[in-house]
Amino acid sequence: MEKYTQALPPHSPLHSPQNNSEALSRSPSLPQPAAVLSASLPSSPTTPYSYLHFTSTPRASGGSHCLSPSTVSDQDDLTCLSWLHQRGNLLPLQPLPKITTLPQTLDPIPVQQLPSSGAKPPYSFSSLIFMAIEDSAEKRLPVKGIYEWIVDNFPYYKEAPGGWRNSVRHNLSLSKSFQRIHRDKSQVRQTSSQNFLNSLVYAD
DNA sequence: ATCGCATTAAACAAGA
DNA sequence: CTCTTGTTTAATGCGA
Repeated sequence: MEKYTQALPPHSPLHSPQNNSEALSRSPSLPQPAAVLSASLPSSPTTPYSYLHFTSTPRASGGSHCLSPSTVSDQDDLTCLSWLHQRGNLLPLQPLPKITTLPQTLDPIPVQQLPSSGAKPPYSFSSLIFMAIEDSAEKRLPVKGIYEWIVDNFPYYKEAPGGWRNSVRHNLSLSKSFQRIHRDKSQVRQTSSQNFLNSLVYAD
């Protein structure tokens, strides 16, 4: 039915005052955002979804703006997560043993700095979503898959009230860094609700 | 004090 | 009808 791909805004969630400071306080070795994503944005969340594809391109030097050559306005989008494509910014902070492409230059985060199973992860929902998607084989996930990834990797959310799922969906809708992808009808559910759930996909 | 962002809650619509 | 997904709005808290 539908899928999502990632678009681009300029400032990272972790760059935001609240979460960034918190995350950085627990992980001083986090590098500054340095990746950029080249893409175009859907005209509107309410317009028919298209099958846009995005590529990430490395940026020469630091800074916190997206440098999408095609859409200058994107640089002003405060929901940009393109820098997250430099996954080293996040993954060293949390348990993602499956990831094997971490930059060698990044220092591992001391265990004691990682959130305990009962502590709320020091990541914004945007970051969690991004990590979930990045950790998926196809770089795309259904909403349900995002929920599951978060729960699997951050046990805090196993016990947390269900409101965080609403927040996840809220972020998916609000952030232009995530794009909805419509699945091919040939791939869309057979009949069950489970398949329906899998038909909604987010990707970066 | 103000601004921007993240979080949270809630309402509502649509689809299965 | 129920559940899930998706969108939108509003309130709140925090840091700069």
